[in-house]
Amino acid sequence: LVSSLCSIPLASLPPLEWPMPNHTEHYELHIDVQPKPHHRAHYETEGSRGAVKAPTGGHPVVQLHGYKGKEPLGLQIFIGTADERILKPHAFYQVHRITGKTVTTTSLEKIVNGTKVLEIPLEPKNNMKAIIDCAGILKLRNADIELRKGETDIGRKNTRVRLVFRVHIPQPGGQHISLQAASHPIECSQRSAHELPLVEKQDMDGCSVLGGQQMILTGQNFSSDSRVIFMEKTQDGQQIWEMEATVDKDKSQPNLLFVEVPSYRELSVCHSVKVHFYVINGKRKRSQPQHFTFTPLSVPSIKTEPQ
Amino acid sequence: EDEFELYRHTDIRPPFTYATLIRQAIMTASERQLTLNEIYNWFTSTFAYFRRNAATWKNAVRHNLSLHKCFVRVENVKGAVWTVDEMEFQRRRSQKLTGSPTTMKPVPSSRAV
DNA sequence: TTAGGAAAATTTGTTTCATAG
DNA sequence: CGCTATGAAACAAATTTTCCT
Repeated sequence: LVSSLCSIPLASLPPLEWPMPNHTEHYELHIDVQPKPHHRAHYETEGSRGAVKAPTGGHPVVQLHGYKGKEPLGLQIFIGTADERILKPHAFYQVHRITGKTVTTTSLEKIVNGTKVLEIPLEPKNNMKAIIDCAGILKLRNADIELRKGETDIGRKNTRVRLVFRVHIPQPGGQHISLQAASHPIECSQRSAHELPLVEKQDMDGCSVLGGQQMILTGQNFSSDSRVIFMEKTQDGQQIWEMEATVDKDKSQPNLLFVEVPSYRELSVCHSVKVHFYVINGKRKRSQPQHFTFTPLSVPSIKTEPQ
Repeated sequence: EDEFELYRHTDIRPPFTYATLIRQAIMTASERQLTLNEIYNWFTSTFAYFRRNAATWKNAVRHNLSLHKCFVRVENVKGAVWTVDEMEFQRRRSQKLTGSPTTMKPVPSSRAV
């Protein structure tokens, strides 16, 4: 029934740390429904904390577009990192197969290679769409992982992951086309999920170097002492600019922040500048850096700015 | 770089102060910054001596990090990392050299206490 | 099994005291 | 004597893990 999914020999598949496109000219692996931004992972000393869910209460949904074949394919799932580096299996987390009673409608199997991988069917009769309701997240102890020779990552404050999906589509020549899609980041720590500010939407992605405009941030865990800091870094990571934006504390709510964009450090730049900003509560609880672009005052001749 | 090769497998205490070693660890890192844990790892992987009595030397490492001004703690997206204020580090070193007893003692007048 | 909350345990940082050189 | 490097420890704050309903 399910065993046929394993038709592709494991050894011939590309390593999990290999970068991979989410689409080719003919196919696309797409995440129709993203998982919730928070999912408390469980430790081996605890009972399961269930499957990752979608914001709506349902579950994440993944679909493969462009597949014309009649045979079902296997959709692989594993837990990946969510930092600025390229995606790789997360050393401190593993997927946990939820053996749901009536809840789990999908079948699955487990394989390893240092990291656990779930595989569920992607069937033509379901339009190659799969509902991911069988993937939970297990947290491994930092100390246990850090002592492994060869592991250089640090577990502390490294609690964000992404669900990673892969499909290997058989081709005429006997080879495969492999696609991979990673979900939005998922915060797995109880504490971080409860205290770290999270920016989910921003009013605008940029404005002129003069700033002064109001930007509305939508998100979670905003508080009265939330501050917003704009900053700029060079390629080698050296921070060269930092400026606190003023926040309208009166209007702000737990999930809404009204920010006045500060002016850029240099008003006479000729090209737009990409910077970042983040929300920070207290001394250490800061959100992930968000993107923002400052555009020059006078654009040489390209196009005219509205207003 | 591999000037510590001798100590990597021989269990003898490296003849350097903690401050010197910590700086070495940090400056060896690609981005000139390390988390406390990474500094610990550098010690254990570089010196056989520090693969024993962890509680003791780890305490000393933390002690040195916060005691010396040349070690600066910097927060970033993830936890915090330690960096070296090279200017400050060199300052301590030069004081040790120029401050040699015989050269700058202004002839203290002998006096009973 | 799944959820929430939070006590218990660890880590990471700061400081102070004492002592050998 | 004054000063530096080490050790041992008390404490506080931040974070992780284990426990309990």
